[in-house]
Amino acid sequence: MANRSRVTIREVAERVGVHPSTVSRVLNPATRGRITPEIVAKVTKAANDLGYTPNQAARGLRTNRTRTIGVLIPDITNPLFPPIIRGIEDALGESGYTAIIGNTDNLAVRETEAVSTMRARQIDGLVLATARRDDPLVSQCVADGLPLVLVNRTADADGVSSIVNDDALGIALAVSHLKHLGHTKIAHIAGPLELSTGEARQRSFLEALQKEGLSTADCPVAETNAFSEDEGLRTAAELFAEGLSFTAIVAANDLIALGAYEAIADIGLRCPEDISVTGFNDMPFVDRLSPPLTTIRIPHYELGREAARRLVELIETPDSSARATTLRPELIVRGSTASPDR
Amino acid sequence: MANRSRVTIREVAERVGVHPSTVSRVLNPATRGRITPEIVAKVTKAANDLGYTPNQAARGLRTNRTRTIGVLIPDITNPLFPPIIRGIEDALGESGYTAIIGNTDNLAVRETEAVSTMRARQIDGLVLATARRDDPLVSQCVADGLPLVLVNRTADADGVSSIVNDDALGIALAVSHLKHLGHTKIAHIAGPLELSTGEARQRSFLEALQKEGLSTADCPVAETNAFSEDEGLRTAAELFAEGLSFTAIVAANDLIALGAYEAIADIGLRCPEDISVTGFNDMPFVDRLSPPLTTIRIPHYELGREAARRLVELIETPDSSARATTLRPELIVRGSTASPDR
DNA sequence: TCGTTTCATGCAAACGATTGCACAGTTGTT
DNA sequence: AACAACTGTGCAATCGTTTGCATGAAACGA
Repeated sequence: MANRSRVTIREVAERVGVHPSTVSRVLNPATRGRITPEIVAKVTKAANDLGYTPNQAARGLRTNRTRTIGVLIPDITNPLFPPIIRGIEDALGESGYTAIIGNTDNLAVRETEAVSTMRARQIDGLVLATARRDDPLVSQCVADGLPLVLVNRTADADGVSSIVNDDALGIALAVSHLKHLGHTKIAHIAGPLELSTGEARQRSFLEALQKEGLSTADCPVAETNAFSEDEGLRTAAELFAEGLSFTAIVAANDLIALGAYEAIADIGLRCPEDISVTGFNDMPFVDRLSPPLTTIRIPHYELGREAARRLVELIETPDSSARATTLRPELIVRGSTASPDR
Repeated sequence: MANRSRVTIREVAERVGVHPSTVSRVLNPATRGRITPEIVAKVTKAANDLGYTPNQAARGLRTNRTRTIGVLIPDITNPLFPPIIRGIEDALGESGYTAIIGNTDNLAVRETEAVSTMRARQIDGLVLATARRDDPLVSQCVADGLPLVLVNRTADADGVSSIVNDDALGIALAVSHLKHLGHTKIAHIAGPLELSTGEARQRSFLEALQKEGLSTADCPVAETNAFSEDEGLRTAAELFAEGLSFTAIVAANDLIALGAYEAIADIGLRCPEDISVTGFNDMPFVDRLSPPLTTIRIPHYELGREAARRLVELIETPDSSARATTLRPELIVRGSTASPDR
């Protein structure tokens, strides 16, 4: 048992010869003005000398505010999320907050479980990267008045703040790029439609076709059950098996695009010579694939930062209203797209 | 302000008609045996009915144990770490602990900063994935009696528990594999020597050469300043510039190997036809590179799990002794290694 | 049957910080 | 000069749990 006992506010008070409450007021910027400057100086000095740091447990007990927020992530090993987490943690740190991360594996059970252990720890708010479009957890939190921000996903329920990428713009960029290369028969492999990103990207794909004057009849759409490589492979293979004659694939994300790569190789075709592929997210290392993936880069880190900033705002100014913010994505052209053979 | 007020132990007590302390004892498995089974049943039922969850802040205040542990990671966007984090969180969850993650960007300042905010939150222990071989932070924690486990790294100081991969075995596997392919002139691009992994892998490389009967004179060793792609590129380019005639590179990790890929392409050579390359870590997606990377797979997730288990053990049985555990890595042969041209 | 041990539960004091209220001392007003 | 208004600090209660100690009842041995 070494010297783990921390310095308390009482010790600082004794050192200076004032009452603990005075120390508390000095240390709280909001009440500091009420104390004589001379005492403020002495107390701050003593606090520094002794290395005082407030006991967050005691503070949290008294104030019901822990300056801790929960972050729910479907899968931290998916390279999409770490930059978001960094953004969240960096922004939170600046406001004196700390994050607790929870993995859910996209399982509703683990989600509710994680939220309940987080709430036992008296979190002040929640960032969800896991929300489904119609998610009971979201309504629950809203009902309980727990400040909440969705990141990378939106929910159908209103009154919920969210920070998302502009999926419509991203998909439009991809479709327009392919059109300019000369493609007219473009397939879309959509993500799960119960996720807002899956639905929005599919809808945007159809809108983009129209805007570009392409016939939807020539442009098949298939849906996956998950944003995964396996599902991308399975679904792309199905499209090929149906004998459809498209020359490009707009995948709903990079992992699905990777699956498409495999499916293309499996039937003896080449990318981009025979089939062009675009992804979405610009995950790390997709520039090192063969061929390097043409994709849509989204500002992950900024997404996270914004989400955290918004959450802190929601917590500290309780009547700030909910709103959805979208950030601009960017087309990154690499080697997986080319003009179709004729 | 919605119904965020949690149900307290007092309410449960009133519902049943017993004293709060009795409820506390029922809810604590260690003291439950002292209470009449009938009351235990009534209290547990009431607690469930009311949806009671203990207020961790209050508990932490009273017991000085928060069941929260800090985890320091150099960079969460490095794909090496997420699986470790998952392992840590999964194992902690099983014991009722929660993790707080901190990014340090390999900066000593951010490290001490992160540790001090964590200690303000009264963490019960610390998992460090950031330790340098001679790290003041480690000695500090040891001196303060803060339970500590290093993961993926060791420190020179003793009395510190660590869970690491068997670097010597991993490097030996790589060297032996290359030797069997017919390579006799093998270069090593080492990581920073102030990190235990950098030092151990370099030392193991030299040992492995000896074991395989290869001449160290034919096998140059270069050192990087960081485990990064850029440093790999720079250092490999330097080796080439010196006009040395090796046919294979053992990189100290996958990122360095990626840099080596670039350096090889830059001077107009091909991998594996002209130069074979091995990595270390088996990061996600290195199987999708061109060529797919031959590398050493280390059990990231298990590393994390073990670290967390060890830390909980350290916390809960205070006189358990420190020890270093190594887990076995595995050689994954892919396309970046081949027999040398003659 | 009485005294002693054992047992189940209640009592109350912590843990460390915050904060409404009280109180003295100062300043300002007339 | 007397009183009001203010100002700076102290007092003490409080947040929800845990836990050493006290207490009364039951069980036991003689």
